[in-house]
Amino acid sequence: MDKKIYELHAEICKTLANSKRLEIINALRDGEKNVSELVAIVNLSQSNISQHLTILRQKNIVSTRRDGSHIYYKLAYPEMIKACEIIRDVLQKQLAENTQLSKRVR
Amino acid sequence: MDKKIYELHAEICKTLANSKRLEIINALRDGEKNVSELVAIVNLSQSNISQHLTILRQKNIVSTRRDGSHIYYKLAYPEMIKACEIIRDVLQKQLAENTQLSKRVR
DNA sequence: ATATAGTATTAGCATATTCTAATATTCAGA
DNA sequence: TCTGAATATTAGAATATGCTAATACTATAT
Repeated sequence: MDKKIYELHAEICKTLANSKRLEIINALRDGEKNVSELVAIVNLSQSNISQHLTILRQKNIVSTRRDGSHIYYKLAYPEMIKACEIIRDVLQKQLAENTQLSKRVR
Repeated sequence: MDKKIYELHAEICKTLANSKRLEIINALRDGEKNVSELVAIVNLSQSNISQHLTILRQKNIVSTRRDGSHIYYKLAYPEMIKACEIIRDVLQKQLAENTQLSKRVR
């Protein structure tokens, strides 16, 4: 069933479809970080960051390692960064051509 | 404001975060197709396909051209396919390693 | 054993998304 | 100008998502 692949693919995209989670992913570009560090970088409550991290871990976008009372998160598949970069490039092109930002931003 | 970029990026991912829209995008890989053709490929009502196409057009993922009473859709940025492929590759890796599909599928 | 820092979980409201059903619009040909 | 095929739009119910507030868990140090 090919449909299943599209659904799993959509699940991954859904996981990426949140600006805070994208910030987290970007913060993990060049190596692991613990929750406190991420809270400091992304401007969200500890609770909410933790929720986002749980989602990212469940979808196997990040993986974790415990060090004492700190838990370090890292990208499970660093090549995901490349996918993000392509989308960013498209975004830059869109913005450059644009013309009417308003529609996309809604 | 860097935040804005993350939000726009998330908007694009949100647009990609639907299995039907991914099917549509995939159907447009090697060239434009009109709505009827897409209805035949993706298994959805005409109305619903049209709604998805509207979303894809609003987010500037596809562009359109009219030919008589037919409207042809194509990818506005074909490099988007590359981003999809990377995500698919990651998905394949996840499935290969997996271990427990259940969590991701939920 | 207790306190504290670090992290996770839960409940619940507010908002967003998806699909179906019904209807509207647009174009080409008779 | 009427008809039918192609496409778009709307409304509304069902479901999903994100955030806050409150609370719980876990490891370390005292």
